[in-house]
Amino acid sequence: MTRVTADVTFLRGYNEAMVMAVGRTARTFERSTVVEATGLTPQGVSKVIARLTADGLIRPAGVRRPGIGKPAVVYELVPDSRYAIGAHVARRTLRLVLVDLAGTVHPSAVSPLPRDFTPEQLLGALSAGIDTLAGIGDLRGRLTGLGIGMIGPLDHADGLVRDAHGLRHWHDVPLREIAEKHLGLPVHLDKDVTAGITAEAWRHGATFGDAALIMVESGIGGGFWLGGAAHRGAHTNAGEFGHTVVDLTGPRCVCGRHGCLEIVHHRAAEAGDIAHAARVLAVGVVNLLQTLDLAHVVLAGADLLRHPQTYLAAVTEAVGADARRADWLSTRVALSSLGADVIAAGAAMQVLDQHYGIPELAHS
Amino acid sequence: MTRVTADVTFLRGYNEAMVMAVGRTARTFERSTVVEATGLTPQGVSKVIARLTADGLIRPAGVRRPGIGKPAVVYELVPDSRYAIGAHVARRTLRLVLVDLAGTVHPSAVSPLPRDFTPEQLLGALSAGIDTLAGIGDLRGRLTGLGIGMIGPLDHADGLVRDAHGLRHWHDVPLREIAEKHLGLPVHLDKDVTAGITAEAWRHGATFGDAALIMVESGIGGGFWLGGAAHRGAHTNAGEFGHTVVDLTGPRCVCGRHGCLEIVHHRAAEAGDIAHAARVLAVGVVNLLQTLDLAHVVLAGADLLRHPQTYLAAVTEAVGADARRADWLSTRVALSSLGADVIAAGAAMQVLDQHYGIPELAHS
DNA sequence: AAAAATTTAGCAACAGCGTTGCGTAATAGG
DNA sequence: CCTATTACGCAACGCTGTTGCTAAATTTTT
Repeated sequence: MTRVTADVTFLRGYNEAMVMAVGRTARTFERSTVVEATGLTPQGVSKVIARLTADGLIRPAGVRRPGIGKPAVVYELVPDSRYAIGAHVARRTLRLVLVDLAGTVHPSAVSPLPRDFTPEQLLGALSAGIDTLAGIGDLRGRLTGLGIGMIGPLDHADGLVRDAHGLRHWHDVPLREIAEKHLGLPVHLDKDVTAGITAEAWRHGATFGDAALIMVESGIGGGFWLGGAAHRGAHTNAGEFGHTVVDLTGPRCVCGRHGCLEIVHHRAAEAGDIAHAARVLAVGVVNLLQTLDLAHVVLAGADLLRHPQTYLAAVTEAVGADARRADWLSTRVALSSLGADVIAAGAAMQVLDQHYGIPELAHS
Repeated sequence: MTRVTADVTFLRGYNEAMVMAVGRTARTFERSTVVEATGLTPQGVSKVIARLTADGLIRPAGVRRPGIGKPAVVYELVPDSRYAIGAHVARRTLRLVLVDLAGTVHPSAVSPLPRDFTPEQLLGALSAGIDTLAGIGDLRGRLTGLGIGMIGPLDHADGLVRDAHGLRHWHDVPLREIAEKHLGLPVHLDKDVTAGITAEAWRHGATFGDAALIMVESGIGGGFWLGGAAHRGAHTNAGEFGHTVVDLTGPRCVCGRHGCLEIVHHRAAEAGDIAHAARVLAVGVVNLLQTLDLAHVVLAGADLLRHPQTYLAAVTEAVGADARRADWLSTRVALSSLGADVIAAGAAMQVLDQHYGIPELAHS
């Protein structure tokens, strides 16, 4: 959450969020862990821990006897103290997941959406799905909100779907507003790829470096985590990575330019040469590394995950083979640890992040 | 400045920096301006202004009578209260500028560097140049430090030049450390392009959105300003934008890949077809916009500035002609307002920013 | 078995920040 | 003159994390 004013209440939220991030990353932690991670004094950490314990967000979970001296109290998050629901709205399917405060993703539910579904139809599907999920353990009181990860273009700040690609009925729909009214829950709207990279970052905690999520699924998109936050760009339109030109003399793309990564990749995949398609994608990934210098690259998307090892091998090789990459310039390439749930899970985590994540002060 | 601990003293620096940013952007300001910009209470702003005035960083500059009521006191930065020196180290030249607290760039001095200059030779040139600049008005006491913008690869955090491209004698040189010792000044080391984009951002203030500086000068590089801060990447190696592939079947580049933006552009420029070269660059710029969704693109670099209008026209047209760009997706393209001084000036501003800029809390 | 050493934890007083309450100064208009 | 209006600051306050010091729990030493 971006704010401008820096008064003392900001410190409270910031330091509490730091402790929560430690708990999420490490499962269990103790006072000394937090002291090291935050630089606060032990007494200061005690106060923060006392507040979080009183709120029911963390709890003692035994003691640790490191040898001599009084044993240290070990704490853990209370996973079932808060939940959020995440939705991945694709062209033909709606995927819903339940995510708890610890970042655990509970079994997902996929339901079909009608071709060219309307906002009303989506709201109906969301409403039914949420009732089912929230009914499991009577979570209503502990439900923080709903996160929606969706194809763009859209405006994250205003909660507005501008013109969802390939869907009629979705021009300038104020989805966040109407969904909040319809569902009675706080709603967070973001691009699918941005939600996806948030999932990876949220689970890795504050030590997660600059990263990208590469998603191949009816198009190629990229979600970015830069400088400790999701990068959405000036108009929430970052990530149209598939429409970067990699072949000046290549075939014409639907976007009007020639030789976009997406069309070149698509032609290769269409011809059945997945290995070649994967190498094309890898060229695009290395382009990203040259431009942004990333520490992590995460691969995801239904089309990619049909041939996970082919893509993983091609990208890993291209990243490693780049002659300019010295030993100090390391990048880890991996498949999404959450598989097909990554978008929905990330959308849910963004909601939790608004409440229990590290607050941001003013920037651009 | 990145820090982790959030104690009350953080608020002090943050709010003071907010006021300084207002003063830098607006030249003159009053209490109500700051109240609006920061969300602080009027009384809170009074306290901040009192502290800054006592430090000599700002001063009253008259009153404004808006009609009825007590006149408001108008404040301004005291430009000559603090200075920083910026250095742009290129392959054959050293450019030095003096920048004051208000961001005004004072006349620059360019001196040649020997072919394949050594660290010692650079230190000598820096030392001589700084003595000349600092002697102008006996600035020694008000000199905040020296910023160095240099070709990479280098490590910004450690102040280490890893392997400056095209320069022997520059493998793993701890330039910041030895320069601080030699010159007796705090030194800040960064990639040239990153320093350049900082200059643009520093002058525009907090409202400056996501932006890139495209630099064409013995190679093509990019500096990025994302989310209110310079983006350096995981290893200070972001910006190798010239080595992104735009033509899969293109000529082999020095980096080993085929069809890099840099080699394709270079071939066109070499053939004398600047217009074509500019269009190639424009393709790369649009690639960036698709990926990062930028609000500003700034063009700079000696080779580019030899044909400023050709490049400006080509990039502006390519950005505007992209069929996918709707009316809400606006990007401003401009030539660097600081011309050839942009790198050196930005390096100096980074030093001022460390002391009087908005502090950052923990991130990646 | 008792004393010393070591580590963890918390109470109480404190310093520093912005906020709140309220009084004061300076101007224009009637 | 008096009043309305706007700008501004002193003093008290609430909230943060910090500092100083004491207590508790455990292992090691005597």
